[in-house]
Amino acid sequence: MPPKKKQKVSTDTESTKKATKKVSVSYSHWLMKSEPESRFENGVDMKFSIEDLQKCSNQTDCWDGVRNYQARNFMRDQMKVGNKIFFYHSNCKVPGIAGICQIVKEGYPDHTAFDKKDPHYDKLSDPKNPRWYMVDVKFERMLKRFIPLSELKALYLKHKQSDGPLKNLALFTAARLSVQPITSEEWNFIMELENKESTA
DNA sequence: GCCAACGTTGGC
DNA sequence: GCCAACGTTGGC
Repeated sequence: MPPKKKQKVSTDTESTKKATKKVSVSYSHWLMKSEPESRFENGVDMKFSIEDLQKCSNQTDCWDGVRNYQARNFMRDQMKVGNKIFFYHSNCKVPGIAGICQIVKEGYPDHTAFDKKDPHYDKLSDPKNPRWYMVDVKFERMLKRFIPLSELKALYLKHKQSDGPLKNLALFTAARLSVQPITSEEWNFIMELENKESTA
């Protein structure tokens, strides 16, 4: 179970309140970022591609290592079994959406936060009062074609002008979040892209 | 490798 | 509770 995104620890104060207070629409679609190319953090390789997920036992793995409150809150409070997820490849030669997976286990404590040897260890996370949560995700399928960030970016810019479905895509409006909500409208639009020729 | 954007921290 | 300094993300 390789660690996922690099997200540094911070203290649990304002951000938690801010992030949990906001009761918003509930989502059933998500985008999760992972790095498909090797990058070492405290001597541990962060690489975890969709192919790596496919190779996992039962094609399922825990999404550990997220250390951002907004992302944690989505995993702890909002992600439900059966929700669909875009598996996004980030920090690599060609970033973009590679495939689809789904939630098979809802939020539970991220044990890597308790492990001193883990690169995402957080001494402030107490097993009796865990600070960080994760979900389990299962591979569903690859997209018929990889949808590159460049194509999504071009559409996002176009839609901002034309009031189109991707005008608020979190990939650009909350670019640094590693676990992002996707509206049904966004999901459906992107799902249709895989049947079309690339425009980027 | 650079660096803009933005989240977090900590002094006040 | 403001906000400048700092650190990180992640595309380029």
